[in-house]
Amino acid sequence: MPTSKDVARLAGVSQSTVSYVMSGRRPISEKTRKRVEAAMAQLAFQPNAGARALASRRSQVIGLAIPFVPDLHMGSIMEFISVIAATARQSDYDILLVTDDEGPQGLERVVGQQLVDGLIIMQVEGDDARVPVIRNLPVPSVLIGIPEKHDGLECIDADFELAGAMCVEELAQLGHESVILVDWQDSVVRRHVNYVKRFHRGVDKAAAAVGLKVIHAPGRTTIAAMEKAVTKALEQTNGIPAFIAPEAANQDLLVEALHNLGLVLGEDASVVVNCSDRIAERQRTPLTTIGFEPDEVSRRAVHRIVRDLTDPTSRPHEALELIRPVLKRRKSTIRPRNKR
Amino acid sequence: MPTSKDVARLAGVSQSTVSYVMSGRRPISEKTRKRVEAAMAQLAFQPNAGARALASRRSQVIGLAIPFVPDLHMGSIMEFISVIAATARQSDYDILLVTDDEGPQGLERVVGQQLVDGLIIMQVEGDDARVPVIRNLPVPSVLIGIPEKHDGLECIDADFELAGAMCVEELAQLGHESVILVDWQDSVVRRHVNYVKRFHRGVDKAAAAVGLKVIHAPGRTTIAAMEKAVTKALEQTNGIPAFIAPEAANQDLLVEALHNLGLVLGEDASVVVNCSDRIAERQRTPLTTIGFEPDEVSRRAVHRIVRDLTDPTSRPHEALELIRPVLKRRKSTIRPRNKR
DNA sequence: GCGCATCGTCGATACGCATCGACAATCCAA
DNA sequence: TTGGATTGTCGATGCGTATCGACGATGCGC
Repeated sequence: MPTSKDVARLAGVSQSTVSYVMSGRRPISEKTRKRVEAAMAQLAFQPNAGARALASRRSQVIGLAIPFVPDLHMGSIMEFISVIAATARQSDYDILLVTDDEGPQGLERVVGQQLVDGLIIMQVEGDDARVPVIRNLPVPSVLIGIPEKHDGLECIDADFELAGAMCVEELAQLGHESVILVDWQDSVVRRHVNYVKRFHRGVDKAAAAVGLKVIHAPGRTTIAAMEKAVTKALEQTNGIPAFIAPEAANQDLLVEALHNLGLVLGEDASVVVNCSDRIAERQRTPLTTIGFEPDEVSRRAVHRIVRDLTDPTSRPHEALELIRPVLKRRKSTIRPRNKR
Repeated sequence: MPTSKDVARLAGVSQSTVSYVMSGRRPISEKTRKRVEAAMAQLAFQPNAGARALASRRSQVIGLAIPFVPDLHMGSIMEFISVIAATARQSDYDILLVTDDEGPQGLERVVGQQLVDGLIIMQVEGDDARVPVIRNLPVPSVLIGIPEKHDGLECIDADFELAGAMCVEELAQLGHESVILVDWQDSVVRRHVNYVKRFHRGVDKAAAAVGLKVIHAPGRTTIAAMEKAVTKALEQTNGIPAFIAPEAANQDLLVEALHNLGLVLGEDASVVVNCSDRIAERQRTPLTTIGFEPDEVSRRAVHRIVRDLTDPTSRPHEALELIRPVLKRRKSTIRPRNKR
């Protein structure tokens, strides 16, 4: 592997000049720069990451703490990871994975070894064991999700409360007088993930504001169970029912359960679910969706950590950034009056 | 951050002794080692990764090339990634992500910068643009998936051919005289992913061997379409039908389609699908599954690359390692004779 | 035409660890 | 008792880059 010294020799300059060509931290004449760049290209030079990290005290690597997820919707996690990795590259950072089975000490390790310059913590829960750890770390972190105590922390998440409110307001505006909230799966609810609470709060507040009744249906993991739950909820409704299903893993179950019960979406029922546009559009009835914008959340998280790392004066600045959800009207909602 | 020099000073030894305590590459007296270890603990010393990489010329990091996946089953990809990262840690390696949007040059970059000591390439397709690149890389790679030309490469994958055969043999042994093969989604088939071919080959060979008829049903992405496809396939069958659905993303669609058509699994139809045990067991009828053992594939891939990195004499050794699938009999299959 | 600031480059050094050669101390066999 | 092997430790050096101080060259205002 060629080194910067080899490049320097070939270009007839000193090694430090090569370094300055790369970093741009000192002016270099056009002519010299061209020569150096030609030499680099000729040798296919790539700077050695270890040496660079040692000398500059920055690794250009961001640690990504990924959740341990038996029952979480794995597809969406994967989406976060890809987007985070791709976005990081655009700012010349790489992503190193930190899994949960090392425990919170995994974070201390990668930081202690100076493997990473900063951290992105995914799927932060209300009372997350990783939070006290990162508070004592000498590098910046950005959390995806919002812990109970988030003073002094940088958190990013979808605005679940607003999402809940948006769903309710949309349905209320159409003329529905009650909504059935199809909840997250028990395993998620039991974990006290706080976005569940936030979504509920948004729903409840908005419902109270517009005088709309909220019926809770538990999240289920099979179609049969979902049918049962839906049927039960329907007993408490009259007129055309309106459903809100914020958990992505529930979306297909709800849609199918309603179909099996003989309800045509957009005619006999209004439904707002959370799923990707691609999925929403290839349904029998294209679905009106509330999107939590995971890509946007991921991108913002990366931008934040990059800024922290690039511009040290920007830290420490507590900040809670909520990404506005997007409601996309398709064909699965209807004005109840229109149907007799 | 404390350095090994600080540790040495505190322990009253030289820095090189500290290094030898860590690596064990020279004998150190019990007494000295204890002192050094105490000093390390007291200072919470962690060796600097950059310095270590620079001096030792190995980063203890493995690059993981993850697929770009709009229509692939994202959940299973996530499973691979977690297991790979966790397994790597057990051998003291970390995982650095390499996404596809840098293209194959991303691989050249991380290797060129000596960020990684080796590579694991996920989701390798028959004719994969990354393959020619890694052939010219000066570090070992392990592929998950099998490209057309795999001479001199280390590949690991589930034994899809055997899986196909196992499904057919199981159903034949139960007494079925034909099977309906519910295919992967068009988008996957069109990509010429070669595990699809391998599975088909296994099915066809085994079917020929036992004189069993194979009916192909295309993979679909909605329940409605799946019902249609299944209905059409059923027209070519008589007696109790048997289904094989190797694509994880199809599993719930098939099950629901059959349910909607009024077929009770394990009574009116036999079904073998590919999905996780957890999912298989919480169905109306617990499903008989053919499992491709993604965890095992992941672990083997890590072990292989680690061995390549640890024991240089082991390379280069072409090797194609096929992981035996696991058929788990549950309640969704039935001897056709038993029902009238 | 002079002094001074700016530009462009170089040499030297530091970063923290691994490793090699050297060497003192200890042990065992002859 | 001596020679050689073995054990345990140290000092010195190198890994490849970033950065600082220095310095000659150039441009500018007066």
